[in-house]
Amino acid sequence: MDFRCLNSFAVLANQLHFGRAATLLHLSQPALSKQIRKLEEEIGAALFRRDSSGTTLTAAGAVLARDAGDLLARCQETLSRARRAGRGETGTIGIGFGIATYDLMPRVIARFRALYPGIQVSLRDMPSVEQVDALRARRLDIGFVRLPTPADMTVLPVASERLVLALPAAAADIAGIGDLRAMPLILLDRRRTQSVFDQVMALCAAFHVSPPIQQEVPEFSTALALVASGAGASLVPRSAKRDDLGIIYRDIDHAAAEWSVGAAWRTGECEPAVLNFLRCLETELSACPAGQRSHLRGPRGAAAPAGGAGPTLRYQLFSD
Amino acid sequence: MDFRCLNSFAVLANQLHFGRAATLLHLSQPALSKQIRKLEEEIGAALFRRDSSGTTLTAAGAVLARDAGDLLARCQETLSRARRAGRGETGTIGIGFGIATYDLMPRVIARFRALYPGIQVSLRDMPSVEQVDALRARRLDIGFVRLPTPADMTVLPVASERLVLALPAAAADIAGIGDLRAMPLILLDRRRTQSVFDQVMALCAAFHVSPPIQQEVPEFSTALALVASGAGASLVPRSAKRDDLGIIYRDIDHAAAEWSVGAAWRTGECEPAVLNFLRCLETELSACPAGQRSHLRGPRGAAAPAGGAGPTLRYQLFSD
DNA sequence: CATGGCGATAACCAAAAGTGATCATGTCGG
DNA sequence: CCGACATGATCACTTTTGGTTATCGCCATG
Repeated sequence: MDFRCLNSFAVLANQLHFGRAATLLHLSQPALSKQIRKLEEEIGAALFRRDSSGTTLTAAGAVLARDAGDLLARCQETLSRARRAGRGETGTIGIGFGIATYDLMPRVIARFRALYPGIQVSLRDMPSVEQVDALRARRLDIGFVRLPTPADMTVLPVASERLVLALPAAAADIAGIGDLRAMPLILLDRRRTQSVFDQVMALCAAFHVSPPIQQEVPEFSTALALVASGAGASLVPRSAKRDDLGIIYRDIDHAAAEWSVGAAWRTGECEPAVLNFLRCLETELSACPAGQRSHLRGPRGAAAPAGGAGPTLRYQLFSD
Repeated sequence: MDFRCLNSFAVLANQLHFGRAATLLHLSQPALSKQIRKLEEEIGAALFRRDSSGTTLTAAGAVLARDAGDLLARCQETLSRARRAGRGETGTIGIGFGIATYDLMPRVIARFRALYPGIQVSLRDMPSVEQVDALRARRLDIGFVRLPTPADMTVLPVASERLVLALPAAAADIAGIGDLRAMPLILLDRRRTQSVFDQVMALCAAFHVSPPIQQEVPEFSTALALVASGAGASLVPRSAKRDDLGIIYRDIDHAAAEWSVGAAWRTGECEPAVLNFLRCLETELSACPAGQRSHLRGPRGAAAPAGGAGPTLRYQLFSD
């Protein structure tokens, strides 16, 4: 059964006049006659009585007319629901975030929620590596992860700042990582932030030192408290610095001493809801003047278009 | 939106495999691809993700898949309801009956109700002339009326019997209508049985008498009671005769002294429910041996096919 | 590196649906 | 009573659609 025919039938059932109904349907009268005839054949009974005195519904026609409106309405409803979902106005979006949540992310999510109230935002706290797995398995759509990311993800760098060396007041003689020697390093929980751990290890190796890992803590503030207590040194992003603990900070003269976070998604993503979110993120980023963010220098040359994936996203935003 | 495409979509959404789904749908894989593509264009978004790793639903596809099954089911329901109505298995049938209800009619209706429990039978008691009007206005579908009927009705004679002259015991000298002279005639209520009244008048005119109308009564039994009391004569069908009142009955030697009843319907009727009823009536009539019914001699040459109206009804049943 | 599975694409063909012209019939006004 | 009009059916024809087979490109796998 064709919905077109059914609609024509409904109009004709209202008009009870082939000519008028055909005009309303932007159709010629023979075409409408044919459609109705087809429907009648499908049902196996006449739907209209074509008398000299006019066109009237038969009993079967009346039954169908009663149902047709409802059916057509449901059809439209189904269609428009699918369309809304297709425009990314309804649905669910899974967003992951790691330990380092910058203020940008909540702002973006608030903006997205306001713009697309029909999308259920599912926020999940998980380490970068897990996020990448979850993205691959479609348990997540967007991940706020530490950079760099594997090649099958496209990434939009969101923030980046230098790592600084935090030293107890008693260790003022240490000028940089190269001087750490036996000074224990207090780092974040390895299971949660494998990539930071690896990065720090690589950094130490670059300076030809391999300090012992003293403790793995859940947050930077805890690490700094331990540093203040003299338990060891730590590497923290510049923004985590606290001036009230008597800690000594040293800049690190090495390109890899960069703490970068980006939004990652499956390369080639085409779920409209996800694209909408990215658009949202993009505008939020451009609304936030670059000067207020840490300078961006993405490890993998910042966000490349990655095979022209997102059709409408302009990655050039970050060329400044 | 095409129902066909939607169904293909539903199957593909289950199978998640174009080739298999196409086989199930008895069409080739490119055809299915085309159908899905058409649907996707209509919705304005991809419904499936065609990865190297397989075919999966997009968010929009999942939304549509959830609704599609329901919509298709409703569509089938609507269709089959219309089909049932088209076969005359559901709906309403209006049946009229006059003062002369023969036992055949209840039997036919009982049979019809048993055979088509989905049809609501609306029985209405009304005089023949009103029945004919109601039939024309479609307020009635079948009328059990006195014959003859107007030309735009087709009729199936159901019963016919001779009228007899009923005389008070004191009027034994009257041999027939021609002798009535001033003897009052007790007839049925004219408003209810105009045609009988007219017939009797015509009969009197044929015998060159015009007896006064003494009383118009609601039923034959009342008329006979009045005859027995000596109030006048009456004309009643032979079956209405009562032997316990001392009434004298005289046969009437005239062709028009016939009391005929038939089922009438609009010539050219094509409502399946009505045709089903007529079929029912037909079988009931043939089940009842002709001998048990009064001999048929319909005033208008019995039931003529009347323009080949009822396609499957065999009017020849009454050719005996 | 050849192979096989899977969906897209191309070329082609048949069926369907649309169109304008015309017909048949019944109504109505003169 | 007759011609004009209205209405839906029918016809001949064109365009569109949907379907088929053959083939391609891609990727995973042995």
